[in-house]
Amino acid sequence: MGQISSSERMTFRDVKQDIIQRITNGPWGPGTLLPSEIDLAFEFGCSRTTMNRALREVSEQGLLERKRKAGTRVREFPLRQARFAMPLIRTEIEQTGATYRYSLLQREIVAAPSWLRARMNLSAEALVLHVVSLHFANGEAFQLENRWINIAELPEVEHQDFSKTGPNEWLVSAMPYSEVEVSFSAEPADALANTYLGHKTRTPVFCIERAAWCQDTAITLVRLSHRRGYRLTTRC
Amino acid sequence: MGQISSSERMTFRDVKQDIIQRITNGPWGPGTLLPSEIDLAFEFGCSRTTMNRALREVSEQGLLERKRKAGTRVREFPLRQARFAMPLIRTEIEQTGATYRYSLLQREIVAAPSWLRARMNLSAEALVLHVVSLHFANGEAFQLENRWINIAELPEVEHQDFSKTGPNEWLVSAMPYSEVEVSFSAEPADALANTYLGHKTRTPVFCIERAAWCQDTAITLVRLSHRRGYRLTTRC
DNA sequence: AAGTGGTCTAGACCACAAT
DNA sequence: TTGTGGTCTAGACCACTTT
Repeated sequence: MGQISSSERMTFRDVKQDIIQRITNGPWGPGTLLPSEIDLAFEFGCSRTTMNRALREVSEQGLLERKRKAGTRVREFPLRQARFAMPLIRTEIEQTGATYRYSLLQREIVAAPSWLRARMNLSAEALVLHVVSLHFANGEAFQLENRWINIAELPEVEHQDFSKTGPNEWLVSAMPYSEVEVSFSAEPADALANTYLGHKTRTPVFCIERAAWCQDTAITLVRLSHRRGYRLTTRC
Repeated sequence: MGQISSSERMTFRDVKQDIIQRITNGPWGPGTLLPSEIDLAFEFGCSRTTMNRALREVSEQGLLERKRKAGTRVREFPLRQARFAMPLIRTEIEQTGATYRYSLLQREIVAAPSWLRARMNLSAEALVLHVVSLHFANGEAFQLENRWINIAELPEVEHQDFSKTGPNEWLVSAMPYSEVEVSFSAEPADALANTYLGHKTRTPVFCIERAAWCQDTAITLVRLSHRRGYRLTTRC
């Protein structure tokens, strides 16, 4: 079956892998009710603690559904999920072997326009720091960063000129850290993207929008527009 | 500090939350070297096992970096990561309260064109089942599914006509399950998208491409084109 | 009421990496 | 060599849900 044949100890990784095998190639089809942790631990020759960890992780991976008393069941349809690492743009560019360069395009303190007030949940008189900058890979424009920062929440930001490094690198250390909301979408290139990314009008642009929230109001909202052909890829 | 004041037992969740607090608001700034698990367990009044789980999870969340002997350190820049759940399209639509409808547009067995052979790593004579279908939400086209299935790997697929339900629902149970590769991108609307999603030419389309691999060859490749305005959102 | 998973504990050994 | 995290164990109590 899947048990150890030698005297080697069974690790939770071995158990996990065996369980996944049984679910995907083996006898445990969709909907199957698994034996209890105790029985499985006995069968695998490991402790219940180890079996628990294996089952918990397979469950987090989306293949199993666990409920007290009801037991552990193979999901009818595995939960599919994708995880993306989103490093600092500088790291992302340098990891491809390219040279990174940063350039500040615009920096201004303005009253938040109404669409932004709605989006960030700001009061009517709120002031924001608006920063537009560009990230290059090997001298070519790679990502356009369009950012708004809530000055009321982060007053120190006024003293940052962002001429040498982007707001991102400063923010990660200055932000009280909180809930982050991310969304991906395909948008037509706007005026800024046309100008700085060299897009033609209405070229599809891959956009990442990220908002960091502290309680009810956003600290910062950023819209990242990418050059033509950009894709986010991951393996599961 | 962060200890329990009453006689209540400390759970790993409490410990975890306290640790996150110390990192984000508290004394443990970027780069800080934490005390060892044993010392922390003593301070928090819990076992080392509990402390280990708390630290492990905070570490998986991207805030800490752990190395044997070197200890546990607060990352200079927290690893940002986003997790997306990607349910079956039917589930996704029904969860918004809308009515789901499926429609088959095209089903044909063809020799794989060269770009597809390259993309799926197929041999020159490979046959694929090409299925195009449409998923509706409340009667409106929501997602166009353009799928190729490697017949050599999944011969039974020939007997499926996919007239009532999409290939996806059949595949999740028939596939030997394996590594999945997902990518997101923004693409100009192609002819199919124009026709069935009602896009104008060159409308930006949010595309998800997903390939399931078994060893070296792909079992299936699918390209999902979404209606205008679609966005993928998540919280961290 | 009873059975399942969720978690905590104390103790142990090991693997890795810094010294 | 040594200190750290990685993991296993046996036993225990508890929380949730189904019966």
